[in-house]
Amino acid sequence: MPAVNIEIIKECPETGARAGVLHTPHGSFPTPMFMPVGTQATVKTLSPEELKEMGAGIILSNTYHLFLRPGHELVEKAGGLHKFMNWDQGILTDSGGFQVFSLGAMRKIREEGVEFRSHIDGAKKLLTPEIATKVQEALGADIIMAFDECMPYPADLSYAKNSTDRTTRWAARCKAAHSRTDQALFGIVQGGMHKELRQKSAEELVDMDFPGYAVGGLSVGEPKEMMYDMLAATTCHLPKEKPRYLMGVGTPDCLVEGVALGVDMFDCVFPTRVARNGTCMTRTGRLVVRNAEFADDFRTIEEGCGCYACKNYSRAYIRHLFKAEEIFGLRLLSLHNLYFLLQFMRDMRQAIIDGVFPQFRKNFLEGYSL
RNA sequence: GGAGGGGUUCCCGAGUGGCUAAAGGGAGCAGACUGUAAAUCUGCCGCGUUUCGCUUCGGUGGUUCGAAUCCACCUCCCUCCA
Repeated sequence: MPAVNIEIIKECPETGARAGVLHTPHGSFPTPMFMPVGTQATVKTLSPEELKEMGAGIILSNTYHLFLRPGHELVEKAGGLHKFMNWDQGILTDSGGFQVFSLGAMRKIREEGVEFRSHIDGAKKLLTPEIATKVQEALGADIIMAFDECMPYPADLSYAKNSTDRTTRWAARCKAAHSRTDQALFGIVQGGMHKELRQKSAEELVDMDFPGYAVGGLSVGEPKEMMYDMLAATTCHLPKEKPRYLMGVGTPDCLVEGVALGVDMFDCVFPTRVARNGTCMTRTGRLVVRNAEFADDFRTIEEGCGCYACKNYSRAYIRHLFKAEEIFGLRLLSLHNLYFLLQFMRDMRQAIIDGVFPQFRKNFLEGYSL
């Protein structure tokens, strides 16, 4: 039995949605699950206790960032990431593949790996499949990710093919370099917006027999319909008995569709970033609570929400905090947005278990505006 | 009473003859944000029928083809001397 495995409890007969439990060395959590992002070994503004209380069973952290600062050796010396950041539940570390994409001109991709220019001090750094794997072993997350290239959109067929094939070769190198048995290494399907490449990537990774599979390279600027299309063209080639993780997706509409296409795990900076910028998420859409229309709106962010912010504060107060640049405002909205998404996932899971997911999905999408 | 300095678009504050509806900052308003270089970034910010027109720089009058910018008087504020 691999260190991380999923137990499927119920599948939706009409869609690909599934409800389950994912087991890790640091506890189990229900799926589908949304994983809050804590890039630098902290989910910005929130404490582990607060995350636990809202039901986050696993959070994300980042290889590239921790590699640069404070350095994986230091985290290892601290006793590993769990201990270092005082989080005793699941952790997944991203490999740095996304930084290959987001650092743009500050990096150079070669077969060996990727040469980065540190965004902190400009120092030249090398990340290869082997290094990314070793760094992640030192960090000690429960789930670690293969080092991939998250290619830009659009990418023509020839670029996409080269990139995808290289990502597949890198995945094999990550697997060969990975030795810890108490953590699971997930492969990442790429392929750009080309279905045949998605299929090829998925099949080749499945042949390598990873304990879980991620779908990468989506939500990078393409239209949503295209993203759903690519996701569908990917999940259908993944084994049912293993966890599936859609990387970087996090708006409610995308989450329902992702779940409908058989995804078990998601992560996204969206809820926390947008929170710090004054926007809150609700079942019916977004609310830019920093805007003037809420100046004397003494209602709670979202009626019926059980989060700390909604139980105690008004839109007008939170708007005031934002206008006054008080950090408590960032915290309240981060708390709300994450609670909201986590609750949303619980509701979806319950709907799958109750056999009413298709109706749930339809109702939600009808009442939600982008 | 005397000497000097100053009054600029919501605020602070540049600008001393045309390139000025007027720098810059703040405030305000709006938008963006999807494996976090993000408590960030972008746009708007006199009025309108908005690639053009109109009205603004304490007030009035004047010089000039042309004035926020030069001159006169008035007015208000600040500093210093009696």
